[in-house]
Amino acid sequence: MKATAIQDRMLSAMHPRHNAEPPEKWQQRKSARTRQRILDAGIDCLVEAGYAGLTTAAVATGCEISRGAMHHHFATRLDLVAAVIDHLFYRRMSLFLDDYFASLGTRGEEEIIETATEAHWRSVHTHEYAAYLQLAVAARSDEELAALFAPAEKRYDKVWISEMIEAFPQWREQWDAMKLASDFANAAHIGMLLNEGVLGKGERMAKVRALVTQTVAQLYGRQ
Amino acid sequence: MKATAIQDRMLSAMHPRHNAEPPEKWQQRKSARTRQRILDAGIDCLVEAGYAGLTTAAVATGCEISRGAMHHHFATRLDLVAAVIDHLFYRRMSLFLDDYFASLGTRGEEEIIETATEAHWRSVHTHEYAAYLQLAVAARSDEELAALFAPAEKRYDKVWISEMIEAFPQWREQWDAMKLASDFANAAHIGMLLNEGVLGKGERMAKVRALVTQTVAQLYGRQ
DNA sequence: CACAAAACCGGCAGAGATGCCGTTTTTATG
DNA sequence: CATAAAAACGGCATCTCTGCCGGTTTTGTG
Repeated sequence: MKATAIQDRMLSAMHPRHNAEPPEKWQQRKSARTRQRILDAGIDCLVEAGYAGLTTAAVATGCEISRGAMHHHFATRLDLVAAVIDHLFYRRMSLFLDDYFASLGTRGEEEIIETATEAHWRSVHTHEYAAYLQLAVAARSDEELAALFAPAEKRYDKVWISEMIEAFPQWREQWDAMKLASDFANAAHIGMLLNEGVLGKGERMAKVRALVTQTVAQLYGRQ
Repeated sequence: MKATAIQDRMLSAMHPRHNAEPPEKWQQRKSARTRQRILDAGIDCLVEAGYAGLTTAAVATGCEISRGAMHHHFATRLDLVAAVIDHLFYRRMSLFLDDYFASLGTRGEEEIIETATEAHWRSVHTHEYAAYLQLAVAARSDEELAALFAPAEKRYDKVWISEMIEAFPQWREQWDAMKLASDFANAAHIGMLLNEGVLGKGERMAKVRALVTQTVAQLYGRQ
C-alpha cells in the first residue's frame, strides 16, 4: 500500500539504517539487539525519572546488562544520550505514522483533517512523547544536551515538512495553510498536555481540543 | 488605582503574607530577607540547571550563604522545593499582573483582548516561567515533587479563574468564552515556547501567534 | 552587662553516579 | 582445535549531593 512507501521514505530520512538488511553474523545481530534494548531502556528512564535519571547505571539495570557491557556500547553518558535522542525521534515519527495511516483507513477522505489532528493528539500521549518532553525541557538548561538535541529536532522538523508536502501534492495551494496548521496543532497539543493537571481529562479539556481542531479545519478553508 | 486593588486581592490569595507589614525586629527582617534571597536563588538554579540542579549546595552558593545557614532555613531539600514552588507561583502572577495593568494604560479598551494575549505571551518568556516549566515537567516523573506541585498549580488556576470573573463582571455573558480563551491561550503559548527552537522568532512564529490571537478574539465574538 | 535565642558557619559520613580498566565468556576464523 | 576478536562483566578511585551536628557570631532581653 502507498502508506508504506511514504512511511519508509520518512523513516529512512530519520535513520540511515532504517531499511538496511540485518547483519549476517550472529555477533553483530546480538550487539545490535543489545544496543536497541539499551536505547529502549533509556527512553524508559527518561519517562520515569527525567533527564537526570538517564544514568548509565539506571539504564544498565533497566535492560539487565552490566555496567561493563553498557560501557562497551557507550563509553560515556553523553554518547548514550546522543544515541537515545536519535532513537527517540525515529520512534516518535514511526509510531505516529503507524497510527495515522491505520486510522486513515477507518474514516472518510473528507475527515482527513480531523483524523490527522486526532492522531497527533494521541501521539502526544505516548511513552516516546513523554521522553521527548523531558529532553526538550532539559535541553533548555543544559548546553551539552542542547547541542545534541537542537539539531535532531530541526532534522525531524525538516523531514516532517518536506514529506508532508510530498504526501499531499494535490494540495499545492494549501501548503502554507498546512504548515501553519501543523505548527499550530503541534504547539497547542504540547501545551494541552502540559496543562493536563489543570485542564483535566473531562469537559474542560474537550472544549480546548474542539477549539484547536476547529481552528485547524478553518485553516483549510473548511468550517 | 483600581488595578492595584485587583492585584492585591489576587496576590493575597496566592500568598497569605502578601500585604502583611514587615516584622519589627531586625533579626526577623534579616531572616526574611535571607529567605527571600534563598528562594530567588532557587528560581535561578531551576532556570540554569533544571530541577536536578536545584540542590541545597547550589542554592547556598548562589545567594552566598553557607550550607549551614541554608539548613537553618530549610532542613531538607524538599522543604526548600516546597517553598520555591510557592514563591514561584506568587512571583509569576505578580509579574504578569504588573505587566498587564501597565500595558492596559497604553492601549484602548477595544484592544483589551489583544493586550491581554500579548501580555500573556510576554509572561511566558520570563525567568519565572522558565523555572515553572522545569518544575512542571520534572513533576511528571517525580512523585514527591508532583505532590507539592499539583496542588500549587491548581490553587493558581483557581485564583486566576475566580479573579478573572470578579475583574470583568460586565462580561457575565462571556465568562465561558473567557475561561476557554484563557485555557487555550495558556496551552498554545506554552507549546509555542517549547517549539521556539523549531519555529524560531521570525515569521513562522509570528504566523502562529497571529492565529492564536485571532482565535482568542473570535471567542469573544469579535473579528 | 549577663544570658538566652536566633542566625550562621563548615566539617563528616553515607549514598549514588561517572569514567576507567583488567578479566572472563562467547563467537568467528584459519 | 587453536587463536583472535568481540561482547559482557564487576571492581576501583573520584566526585557531588544529602542530612546531620558541634561550634561561632549576631541580636534580643532582663
